[in-house]
Amino acid sequence: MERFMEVCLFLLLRDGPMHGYGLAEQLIPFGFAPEDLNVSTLYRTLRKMEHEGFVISDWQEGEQGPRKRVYKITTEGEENLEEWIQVLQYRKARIEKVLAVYKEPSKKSFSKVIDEVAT
Amino acid sequence: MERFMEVCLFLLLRDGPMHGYGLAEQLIPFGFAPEDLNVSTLYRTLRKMEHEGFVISDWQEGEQGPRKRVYKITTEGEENLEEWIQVLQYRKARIEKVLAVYKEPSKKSFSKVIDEVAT
DNA sequence: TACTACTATGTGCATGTTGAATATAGTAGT
DNA sequence: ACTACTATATTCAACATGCACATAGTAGTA
Repeated sequence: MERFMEVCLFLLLRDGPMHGYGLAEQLIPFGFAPEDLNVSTLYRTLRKMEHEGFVISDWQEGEQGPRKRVYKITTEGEENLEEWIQVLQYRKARIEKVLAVYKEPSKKSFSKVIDEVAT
Repeated sequence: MERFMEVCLFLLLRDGPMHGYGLAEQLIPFGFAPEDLNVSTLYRTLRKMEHEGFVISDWQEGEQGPRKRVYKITTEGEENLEEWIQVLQYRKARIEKVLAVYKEPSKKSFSKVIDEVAT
């Protein structure tokens, strides 16, 4: 699932600014339960997204606890999300193709089956 | 699409033995048109699959042209394919989750929209 | 004969993505 | 003091993939 988390982060940030730790919670319904979430990947991905101009961040201090880096999606980020959606639709189609062929009866020829039984 | 070609190869070999170059042609309907197929990855993957015991190979000579290494799926390989199908079903579900949320109307709160308009 | 195209299999190196472990630091409760 | 929770980030290693290149047989053709 190459860069799947990235798409989920774009999707979550589309609904409003959020900091990394908060995004971690919101990622759960996308298959990133705490035991399946690598927080290193999460923070690293957010930094990369900002470096590419798809999000911008600001430090939010004053609240209790450590300071939060709050990310906000940019126009370029929103465009990038739409490209990612196309990619996901293509991936889905390819997976469905495999699942469909898997469920088909085997196309193994009769002669090949005979060969197999003979061994 | 982490190791997607591997699953396609299992699926094709389920229908009978085949050599790498022949598998390349059969991969086309799975999104591996010649310009999208990396033959290095193809041959490398087949060698790895044999090393793991999921396929076995024999050299087929006598025909015209260079000799062919013909791969045949093993019982372990067939079992591995079934595990891969489970993985693909899970991947498909996660992708569908993202696509569904994407199509939902934005959950951005009214107050956040006001903030945005104010800037 | 030399050249080109197609068939056929592989290796070496570089890049990109991810996971595990670790570091740092603030706050709250016992 | 200690523990737990919140919060962000780096380093190193492993894994997957792409690109370039090497090798070799056969067939057609100029």
